[in-house]
Amino acid sequence: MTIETTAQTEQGVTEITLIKDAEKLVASYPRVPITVDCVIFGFEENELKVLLIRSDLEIFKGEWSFLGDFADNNEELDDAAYRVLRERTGMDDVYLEQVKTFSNPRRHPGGRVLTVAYCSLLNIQHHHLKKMDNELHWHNVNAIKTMAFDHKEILTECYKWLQKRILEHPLGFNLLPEKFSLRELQNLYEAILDTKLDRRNFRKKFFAMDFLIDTGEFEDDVPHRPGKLYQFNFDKYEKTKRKLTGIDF
Amino acid sequence: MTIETTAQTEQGVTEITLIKDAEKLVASYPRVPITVDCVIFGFEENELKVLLIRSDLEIFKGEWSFLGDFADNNEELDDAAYRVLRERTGMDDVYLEQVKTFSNPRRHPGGRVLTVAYCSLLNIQHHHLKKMDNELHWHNVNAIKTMAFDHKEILTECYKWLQKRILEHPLGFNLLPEKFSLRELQNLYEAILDTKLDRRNFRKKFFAMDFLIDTGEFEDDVPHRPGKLYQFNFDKYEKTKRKLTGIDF
DNA sequence: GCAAAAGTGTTGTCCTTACACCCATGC
DNA sequence: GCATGGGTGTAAGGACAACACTTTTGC
Repeated sequence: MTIETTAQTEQGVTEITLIKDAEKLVASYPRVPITVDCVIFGFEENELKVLLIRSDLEIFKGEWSFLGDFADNNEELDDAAYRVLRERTGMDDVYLEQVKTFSNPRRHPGGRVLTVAYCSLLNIQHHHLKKMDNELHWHNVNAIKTMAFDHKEILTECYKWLQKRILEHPLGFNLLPEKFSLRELQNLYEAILDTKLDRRNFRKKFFAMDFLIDTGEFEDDVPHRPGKLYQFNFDKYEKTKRKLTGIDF
Repeated sequence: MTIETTAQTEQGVTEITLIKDAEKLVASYPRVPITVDCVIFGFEENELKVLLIRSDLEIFKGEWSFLGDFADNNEELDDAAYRVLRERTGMDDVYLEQVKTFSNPRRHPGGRVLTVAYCSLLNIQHHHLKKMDNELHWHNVNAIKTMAFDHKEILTECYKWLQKRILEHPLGFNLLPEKFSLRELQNLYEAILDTKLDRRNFRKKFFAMDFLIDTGEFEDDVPHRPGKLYQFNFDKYEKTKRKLTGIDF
């Protein structure tokens, strides 16, 4: 070992009594129920949506909550989040990322339950909900005033995460159809960032990045000049994505 | 409620059986021991350090690990992290932020234990370790090759977090003495980002931000021309910090 | 006086922003 | 032909990167 230490090793060193039985140690720890909650964002009709179900707890009657479930024994939390998504929506192959763990001991009326929030983004058009148990539905993010548990707080955190993330990472493309117009792309950014962007500069920016493939196709069924349809070049992005740079606070 | 839904409410709605006894529900969930691990970064002798102790598990004899402990009953995890820091180092009033939850079921040899990593940064000079149980010491981050549990992976994640965070947030000032020279500040950034920066541009950048207070004092005991000492204007920063802007991936 | 680091400005390039007009389509 | 949004260029200002010499101090 070449580990360097900066304090004196001569003093203050007490003999460590090594623990032989790790299982016994772990058995002595308090245990807590763990759940995962999936905060699934979608985009439709120029609005950012999130997928919710009615809470099935009587105390939260009528309130909405995220898709969630407890983590099984020996189940990694990432796996649990994917499982919940699959079981509740029938969807697979979506982006999913751990955002934050919520541990307020009074967040669940049934006693202490820790939850880990996962964010996911998916294309509403390409994922028709196969199951609608508990009134599973897309809700306009901006219209949500109250939720069951501490889910409103979780939503706020996840929404902030999304706003930040989409500026650094092209997550937005997961929310759009495979082929999309630049107007749709801009609407998506405007909806998520809750702002207006200059159309010309937005186009310049994205063309300069050079991750858009011109399909040669055009929009259809629009009551005005149809826009060109593009695809996102995921491969090229993966190869050339760059590190954040610049001190900026 | 003005919540808008985008799918049909007429079909697919099954009657929900509401759960009356939330406590009984929670009691049926599997339970998992939870720990917090404190990844405490410091800066000394132009090197980024991290605070480690010897693992007290025999199976990890000789390996290093973070300061950690299980979360008490009804203890919020943030509080647990602060508690661990206080109990093990006697330190208080430091920055602490939740980074990520690690849930590999085999990460602990005594069975499944979930851990939540918290990052903290502190000034080695101003926090002399009052307790040195288990050979508590500062280690050069770059020299650490192996660790107990999955702590090397946790370190990697937290180091990446730190690199990203310090570009957006002036965390670095927590690692420096109250009064510091621009050279020390630059050394800190170079150590954390593992890169070389142009001295003139670095100075320009920080002066332009206008968060530095000129103390009028100078370095002492240096074998060359002494540099001016500055303080960081935390108040001004808090008032004027701005949002991230610009699509950039 | 020499070594070592502090301190300082300019220039070119690139990115960002602001802004206005013509074009293609459906009706 | 008119309403609607698609598509385009330019100029000014600001940020960033590259770069070299003089100053101050300890020894």
